[in-house]
Amino acid sequence: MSYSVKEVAEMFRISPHTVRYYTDQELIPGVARDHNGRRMFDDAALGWLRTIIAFRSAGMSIDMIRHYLDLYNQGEETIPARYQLLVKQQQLTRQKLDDLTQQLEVINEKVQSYDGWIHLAGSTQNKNSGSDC
Amino acid sequence: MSYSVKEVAEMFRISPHTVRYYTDQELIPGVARDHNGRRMFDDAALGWLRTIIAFRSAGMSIDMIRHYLDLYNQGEETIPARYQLLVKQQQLTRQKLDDLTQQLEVINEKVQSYDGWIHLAGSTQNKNSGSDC
DNA sequence: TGTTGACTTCGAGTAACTCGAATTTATTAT
DNA sequence: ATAATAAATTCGAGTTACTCGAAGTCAACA
Repeated sequence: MSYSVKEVAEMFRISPHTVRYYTDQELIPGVARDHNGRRMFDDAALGWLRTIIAFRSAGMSIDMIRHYLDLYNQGEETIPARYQLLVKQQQLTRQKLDDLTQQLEVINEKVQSYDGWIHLAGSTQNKNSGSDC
Repeated sequence: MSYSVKEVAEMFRISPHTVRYYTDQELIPGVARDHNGRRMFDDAALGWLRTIIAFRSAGMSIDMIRHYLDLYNQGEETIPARYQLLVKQQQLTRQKLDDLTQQLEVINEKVQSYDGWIHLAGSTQNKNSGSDC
């Protein structure tokens, strides 16, 4: 059995545009066309798409995914290289997480400063000495 | 005293290109030009730039920052609106943090699966039944 | 026969930079 | 005085991963 762009898009809850984009980027091996040029996805293609979506949601770039596919196609001797690639992505994601944690603190402070400002309006207290916007 | 693009860029460890970009986007009020058209940043401009960088690092979009500046320029009666804007950004950032935490787990699992694969090579054990790339 | 509806390709738009080229200007060295 | 260097300017294009819309093709149904 094979599936159309729309079916696949609904299956994975992504837009048909994105599905076409991934095939155009050659991220999904084995997507055939019917006699009208329409994309046909088989189960193997669905498996790859699932992986690609997982990788993307893990923050991996399209380029990195392409690289991973290249390695995969070169056989088992690239397993260590693929492992390295994943570890690298792991580090990148951890870094992002740390950054975002700090960012949340910055904004938390801002909000708190407004909290104080609003609830103590008219009071003489004013911790920030002027330059805080 | 006033500072050049390069000085400001070094002060905040961002590229001169980015500094010019922010002024072009009118994010920094009160950046004057000298008789040769060069940007001159005073202390107030530095204060704004510090705020802008904090907001950006908090994940706020340029558009949202522009909106915040507009509100600021309209005076104290916009304090509640500014507060709302910050709370909204706070929520957005929390959401991002949650997403990223999940993403990290996805990739952690992948790495672990490779870990097992590498260290148990040749063993009969194989948890994943084929379709895992 | 006509009208959906889904498919196709192609080209442009988005955000927030990032880069490079061409040009102008001020400072310094010879 | 002149030439080289460094930093500034503007402008336009490139980046990433989509996202959107237009124009055209095709099969199925009323």
